[in-house]
Amino acid sequence: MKKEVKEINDEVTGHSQLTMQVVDHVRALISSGEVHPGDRLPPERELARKLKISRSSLRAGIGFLSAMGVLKSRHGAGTFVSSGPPALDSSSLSVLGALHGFLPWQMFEARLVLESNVAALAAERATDEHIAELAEEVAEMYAALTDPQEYLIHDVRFHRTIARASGNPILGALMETITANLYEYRSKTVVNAVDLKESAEMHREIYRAIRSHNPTQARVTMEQHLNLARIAQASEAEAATQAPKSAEPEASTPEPTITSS
Amino acid sequence: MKKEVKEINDEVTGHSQLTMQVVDHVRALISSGEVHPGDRLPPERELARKLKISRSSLRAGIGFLSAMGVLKSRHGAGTFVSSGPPALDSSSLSVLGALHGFLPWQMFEARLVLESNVAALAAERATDEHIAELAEEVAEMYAALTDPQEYLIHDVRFHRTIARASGNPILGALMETITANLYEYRSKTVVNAVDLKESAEMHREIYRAIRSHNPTQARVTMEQHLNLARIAQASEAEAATQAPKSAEPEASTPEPTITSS
DNA sequence: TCATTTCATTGGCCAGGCCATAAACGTGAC
DNA sequence: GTCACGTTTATGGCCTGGCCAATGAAATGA
Repeated sequence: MKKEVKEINDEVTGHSQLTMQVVDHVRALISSGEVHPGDRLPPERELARKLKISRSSLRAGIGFLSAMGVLKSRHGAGTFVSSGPPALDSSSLSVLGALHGFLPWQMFEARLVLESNVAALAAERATDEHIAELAEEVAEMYAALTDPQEYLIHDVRFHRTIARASGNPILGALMETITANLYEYRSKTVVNAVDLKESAEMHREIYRAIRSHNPTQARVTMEQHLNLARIAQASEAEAATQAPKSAEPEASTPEPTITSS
Repeated sequence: MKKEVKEINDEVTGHSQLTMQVVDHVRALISSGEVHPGDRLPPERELARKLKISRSSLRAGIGFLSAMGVLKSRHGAGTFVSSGPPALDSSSLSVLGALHGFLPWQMFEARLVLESNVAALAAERATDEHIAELAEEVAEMYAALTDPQEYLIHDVRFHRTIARASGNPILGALMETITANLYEYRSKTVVNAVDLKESAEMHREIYRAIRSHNPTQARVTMEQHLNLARIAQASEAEAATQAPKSAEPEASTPEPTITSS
């Protein structure tokens, strides 16, 4: 019966010492302000010397950090600190989902829960600056109704601004993690103008709810928006599978990937 | 202006091909049922030969997977597939938090949002088996009022069962990721019997709400429970800092760690 | 002025080895 | 027989040293 104690306690950190040493060092570099998001880290060989460890061990630590989206290495150029909002690596949930069989509707439900609550928090805490940013993005969305690519940019920034306005970067990071997969898919998909118009209207309503600091309305409106988006995306995906671009039947897709719907 | 397109699109997977090859192979191993959660993977040297890659590259892939909690290597024993509920590695949020400055109250708020919504979903979808499990855990919690360690076990299992009953493993995984840090801290902390009694009462109320399939009540009761837990834990932490075990002032703790409160 | 080539820098990957740990095995005492 | 204790073996952690490939800037030429 005491096995259960171990069953819970064995889920602590784990990981080797050297790897965590690298993590701590990078964390110190960032916390101390020596490097900022977007900056390049010192070369691997140099960092390895400074930490008195081999390059392979250093690479293990870098791999760990890049696995969770903190670092990003570019062959021949260097290793960089990720910019943008905090988020776990997009492939984290993707891999976890593949292993545990996450379904598309579960993705949407999770997103719905997170975004609607974040919207409610944003309605409570948004500053005038946040509200101004939201207004800006809504305006740009209306101006980009004929350019899906451009529209998507402002769509993403609108939701990210709400996440920032919520004052809780943790919920923002979780949101970012879930939606990261969807963005990638949407960026390859064309959306017709009618849907965009409707989408812009919804965003404007969300903006209004937040501007008037009405959490309940912000939550409800966000839920409506996401539900509409889900329906639109589902019908698109259906149309896409009925007329794929190239020959590549892959009948019945035995292993459903998250991003594939 | 087109820089923004790149700004969003550069957040795609990334990662080297070899690493992803390892990820795919392990995923295939699990999906095909060749290995199950808890099983041991083939030795690194053997797997490296089978994949026609060097052992260091294989280790990069294993590091990636263990960074997100899918695998877990034990020196001298082997590499194992993680058992238990799906969850990102507990250190993910910890590191992210250290880098972006997550605050304790934000952790609790995120947990509150996730758990209350999960409880509501569980009230809608719980099967009789789930409800029976919950009743079991509540009973064991009452039986362990004088044994905080044992109590914690059933506390954790109660919440995990709710997560399973919610029918959404994604929300469950996010919940696990956030609470993982708190568990570790709580397992080292003694709780007085009065708090445990109160806690058990709350759990019973949550159980009743779920049993009667009342989502609203389940959500509200869960929120109350977590708020009480937060207050109790905060006062404990305060008492602990006023009378630390050994001499180790570390005044003002310049870098607040998530698990430290 | 601009395109092209060259070259140093840097991350990706490999080969082979040694050490530390854990588990299985054998050995002997009782 | 069985239990305790060394021994051997499998396995992950880490290192050295190297070569290749991509990148970007400097040198070069039109």
